[in-house]
Amino acid sequence: MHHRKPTIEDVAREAGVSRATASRAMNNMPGSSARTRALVAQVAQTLGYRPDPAARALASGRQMAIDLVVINYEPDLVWIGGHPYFGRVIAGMTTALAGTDVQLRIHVASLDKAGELIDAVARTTAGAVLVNVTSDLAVRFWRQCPHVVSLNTPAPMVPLVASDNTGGAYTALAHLHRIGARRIAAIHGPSINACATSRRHGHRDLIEDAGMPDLSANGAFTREGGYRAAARLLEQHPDIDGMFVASDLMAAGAVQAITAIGRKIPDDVAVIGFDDSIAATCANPPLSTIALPVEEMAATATRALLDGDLAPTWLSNFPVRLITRQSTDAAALC
Amino acid sequence: MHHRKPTIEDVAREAGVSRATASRAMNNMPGSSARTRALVAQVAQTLGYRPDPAARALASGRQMAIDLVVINYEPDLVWIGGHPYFGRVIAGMTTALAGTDVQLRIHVASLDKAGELIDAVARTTAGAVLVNVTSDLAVRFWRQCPHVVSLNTPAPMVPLVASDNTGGAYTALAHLHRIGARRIAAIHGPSINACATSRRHGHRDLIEDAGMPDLSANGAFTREGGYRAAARLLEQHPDIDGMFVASDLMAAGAVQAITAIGRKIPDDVAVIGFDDSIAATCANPPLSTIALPVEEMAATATRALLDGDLAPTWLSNFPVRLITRQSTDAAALC
DNA sequence: TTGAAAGCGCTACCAT
DNA sequence: ATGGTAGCGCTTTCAA
Repeated sequence: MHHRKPTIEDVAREAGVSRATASRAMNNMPGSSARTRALVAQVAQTLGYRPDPAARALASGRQMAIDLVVINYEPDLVWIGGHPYFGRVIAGMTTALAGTDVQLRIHVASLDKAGELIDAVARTTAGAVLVNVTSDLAVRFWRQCPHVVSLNTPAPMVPLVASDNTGGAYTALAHLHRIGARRIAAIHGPSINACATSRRHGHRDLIEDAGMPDLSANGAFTREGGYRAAARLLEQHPDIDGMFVASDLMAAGAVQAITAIGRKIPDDVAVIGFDDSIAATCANPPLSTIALPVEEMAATATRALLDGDLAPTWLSNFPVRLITRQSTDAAALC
Repeated sequence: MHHRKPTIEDVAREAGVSRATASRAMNNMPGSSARTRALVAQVAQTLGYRPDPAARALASGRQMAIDLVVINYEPDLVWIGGHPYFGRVIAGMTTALAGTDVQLRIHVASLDKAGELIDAVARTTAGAVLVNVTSDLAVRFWRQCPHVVSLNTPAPMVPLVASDNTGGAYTALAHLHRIGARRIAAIHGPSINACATSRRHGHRDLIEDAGMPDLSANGAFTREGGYRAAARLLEQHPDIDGMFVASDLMAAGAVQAITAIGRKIPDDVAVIGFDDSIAATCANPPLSTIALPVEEMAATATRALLDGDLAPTWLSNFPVRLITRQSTDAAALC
């Protein structure tokens, strides 16, 4: 016996009705008796019929998908699972897509395969959100498909949803300064990352305005990096009384390093992170931080894609918000 | 001027070639001169032509997608972004899908919309991975589409990828016992969750074997829940010297509660979590925990879907692994 | 190397 | 309520 995948034709024949009737019955369209409906459903069931999504999409004209493209700079794909940011983007996109019949597709590639992926998705997508995609690759995408929004990474011409990273860093440092810290160290993210660079600028602005020295180190946006950077900074500058850490993940590591050498947080060293990710609340003590409305940003990007009017250089900017917890304020509620 | 979306027909006409030639040229198929190729590409570019994925899929017969279905029990969609587990599943699936031309689609629904989503996806998917989907809904899915794997939640007939939660809990508690803890409290997840239930069983088994009292509380799998449960347990049983917490997220909260009242970890109270998620490493001190190979599990589920031979009751079981860090072992490296 | 034409499986319109 | 049928936009033989 030859096993072809059953089509609606097979169902119709077996049920003794026309294709049209079978289609109506299975899609619960008006104009189809309950008897027929039941019969067709029954036949479809026993035949194991599954409608072909492509054929259905082609015939009906609807069916869309929005693509999320993420580039993975680390050699290991694991970071994407471990990174708190990524899930929030999906959550935001999902929210924006709820109620529509638009699907969400996910693509992840390492840096060496990034070009291929960009081209492949750009050729076929109805709209895409770019996360962690470098400026040049974003432009490459945009050239092939203008229905695209970059999240947080600016690129010439490419529509952008951004947040005020520079202002956020400034606010964070101003908070440390306000509560009395005067020897404030900073742990930055990698320069390749646009957010990290903006946050560096905010840091530079405030230490200039406040006339404080630049006590900076690089933490590579990882917890381990944050731990090591903090340990090194404290060794080189034992009088540090505040620490601005450009991501919560690094800040969680910094907190561990600080308490490991017996300093108290916030009494000896006040610490503030960035992102308001899960790492901020899991740290001990919980971290003051700058909240990024990632979900809303992703939702906005998605809606912009759905609406379709995306002029080049379209820009949506989101404010950030200071959240104070025990790492800068002993009296804060947990 | 009427703006229809340009089709390959338009490109062909404009380039003065046939549809077939245009198709070949754009897909870089053999049998197409460089001149034609360039010409067609040029025309396509200026016309802003984008191939219709549905039509292409229908005509070529290829193109598949695997679906990830997640049910969100919390009222708020945010948890999915905050939950460390979810991103790891995607990372695993992505790995398994790399190199194939199979797409990954994501679907999230709240509990009240879960039935709808299950039916919608089951009707059209070529294969699906179910995360956090209750047993009855998983069965409902399976009835409509047998190409499905449930992750960690057993359901009658439904193929399953599981990990040894019961054994993991037993191992975790045995570790606490081995390092000398005798008054061991437990913070559990919600009974509705299959993993939580298995971990309860492992806990029950060990305290019976070791002849220890049952000092249990419920932490709802949230950090806040873990914090409150730990605080309450310590108040009711001040002599607690060990704590088994059924998820790292809850354990991070428990750690905060324990240090907040001045107890030392691990000297006064040793703590062990579960999952080896980001919450475990961000806690302070870092948490000993039971590592779940979530990425591998998700990858296995995905590959099983791709291979296609999924007998009912197909089962793949993964071992778990004890990871020791400072929360049970002061000398552990960070 | 190119063109003509036959579908891919389904929906939706127009009759009946 | 049902059946016939014309496409949806593309790929892929088969001939030229």
